Amino acid sequence: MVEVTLPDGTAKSLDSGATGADLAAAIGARLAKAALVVKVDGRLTDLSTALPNGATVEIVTAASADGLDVLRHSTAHVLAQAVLRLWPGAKYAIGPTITDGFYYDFELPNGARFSDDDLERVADEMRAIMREDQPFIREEHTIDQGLAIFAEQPFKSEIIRAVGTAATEEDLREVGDGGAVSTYRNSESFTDLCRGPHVPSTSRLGFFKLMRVAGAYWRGDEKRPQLQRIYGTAWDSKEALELHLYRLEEAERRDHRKLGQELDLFSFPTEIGPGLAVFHPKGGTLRRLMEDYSRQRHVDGGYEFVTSPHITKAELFETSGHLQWFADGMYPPMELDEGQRYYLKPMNCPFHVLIFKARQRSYRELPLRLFEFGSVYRYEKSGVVHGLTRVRGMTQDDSHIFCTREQMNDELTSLLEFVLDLLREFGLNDFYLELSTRPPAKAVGSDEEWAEAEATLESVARAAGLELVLDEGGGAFYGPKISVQARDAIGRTHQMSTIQLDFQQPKRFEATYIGPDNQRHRPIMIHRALFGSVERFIAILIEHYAGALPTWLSPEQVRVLSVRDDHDDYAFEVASLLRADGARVVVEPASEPLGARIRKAKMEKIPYVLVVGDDDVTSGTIGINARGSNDPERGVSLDDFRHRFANEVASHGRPEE
RNA sequence: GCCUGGGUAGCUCAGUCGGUAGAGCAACGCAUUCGUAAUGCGUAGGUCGGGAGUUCGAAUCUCCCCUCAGGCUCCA
Repeated sequence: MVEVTLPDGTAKSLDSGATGADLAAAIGARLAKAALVVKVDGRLTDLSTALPNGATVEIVTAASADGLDVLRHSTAHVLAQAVLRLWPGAKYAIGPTITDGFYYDFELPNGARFSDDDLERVADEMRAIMREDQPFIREEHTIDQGLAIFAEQPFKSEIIRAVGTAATEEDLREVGDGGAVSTYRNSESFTDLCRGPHVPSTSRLGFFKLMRVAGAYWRGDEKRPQLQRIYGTAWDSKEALELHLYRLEEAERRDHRKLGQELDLFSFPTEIGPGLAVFHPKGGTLRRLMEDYSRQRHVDGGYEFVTSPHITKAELFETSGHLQWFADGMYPPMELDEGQRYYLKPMNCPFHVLIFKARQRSYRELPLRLFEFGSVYRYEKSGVVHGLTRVRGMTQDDSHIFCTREQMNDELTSLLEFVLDLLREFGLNDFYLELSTRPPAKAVGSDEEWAEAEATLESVARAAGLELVLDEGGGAFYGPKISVQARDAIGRTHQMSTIQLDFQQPKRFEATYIGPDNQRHRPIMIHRALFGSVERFIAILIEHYAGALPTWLSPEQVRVLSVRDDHDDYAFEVASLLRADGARVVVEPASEPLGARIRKAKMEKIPYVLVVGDDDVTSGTIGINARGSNDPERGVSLDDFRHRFANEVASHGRPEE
């Protein structure tokens, strides 16, 4: 007999040798059917494993995150089996789960590659394997046996050889640790190296979709062979799968590139070049509004406004160290004046250091906060540019704060407050912080300096009271950083502002100030971009709001429509009164049917459509059709609307709220 | 940079076997004067991403380049 404890605390006695499957059956038929794996003392295990006496055991179904993860991992195995059936001689590498799904990497014989059409064939083969109801049979081997089993499989062999020596997190996921390797056999012809656990049989799978093929470097190293990767998603029901696909479509509808086109905000003319955007009048208005607001807040926050040129001699970036680390990411230099090399600037900071150094500085001037909307150019690799979020030319709302070591903590604390407050004004409310520490390979500065900088940032971040995530080794070469991450309306997270602490640039540029002791001292420099880049921030706002921007940011806030053309004069009158209040208003006279003009305005996501007809002309009122509302208001007094509108603009609200 | 798939009118897309290009929307013109998501008719609009090649003939087949999308690598 074995006795186990269930999660609710009840004890259950079973025959000795009883498995997770037996336990599930003893609890109930429905559970037995839904069971995928068991959690024994917190460790996920196959249903077929005998339960140890005295264990705490939880039956895991697809209703839990663990269960779904197992389901996806098992589906990845089926994918591998299908590919090996269709491409005899294919080599298979790793097939982990990822958010909402899984992938598997392969090397096909004779350099063959997957095409999109192959996905359907592979999926059909997978369904066949699922119909065959193949069991997942766990087997354990010594390392030598493992190497023998996978003698023909170089990627598997490499993973096995790494066991106990240089195994990565990913390897362990595949094989487990402890000097032995485990495999899962589905049939005589297919065995995969895997730590498990797995669902009992392939028949338990089925609600999946292969999404796309992609190239992926073996072990993520671009110097190693590029494998063929297939991405898939898998769920426990048809409904869950369809809901997931629907969510993907929803995200597509919010895509800022699509909305930017539809709303006539910006474009990327091919004549200009990849990753280089032009903003159209409406997008330009949006930018102006954002920048104006930001400028005002910076004035209030005690910042000094500076500007710097777009190009500079190489020497500046040699001194800063950027050329040493990031020459690949910079546009190549132009040679001028007998071999003098000039670069487009990828960063604003060295310029701001030079402004600091332009004259002798006193401790009385610190903290000195320099701010600039600085345009920078970075030569991003051709495959990485992406809409407005990854561009080759962008404008950073960049500032550099020079302060003393003693001021550092307070300055960072108020800075973080400043940043979060401003982001909230743009409608982002759900934040967490990420602390990026010293990068392992490229970093300058002493261990002590890094330790102090990291400790300072960490204490400031903790004091902010937000969730804090560690990003080990993610810092810049000159210092660690805190980044503010924001969750958008559909739950995606975006890296927003970064705050970086830098002891190195002041040293490299030999920046000093005179302290109260009449001695020279080295200032600390804090780098900080709030929007990150204006372009990227616009992209995030567009996606967050699905194009329906808050009224204060809408390029066109109000459109006035006359019912008949003899109401046009009144429409223009209403518009000019609203304009006098500072509103951005367009009148569309009655040349088309009212319904058509309403529709057009709605599709342009204009916050307020005002309709004026006979009744309004006689009584000085308007009809209001607010964005997001299904029932238009009639006979509203113009003054009422002006107040309502002014309040909404001032509070940065939206008509939907 | 690498892998896969795209690029046809301003936008979204169709175009069979290689035979010289089409729709809807938008634009423009005329008519229509209308109370809350598409009024009707008409006109104009294309070196089919660019270049080379094969062919009597190329949007269509081949090669090179540009560019976009999804990944990988990278992101000061």
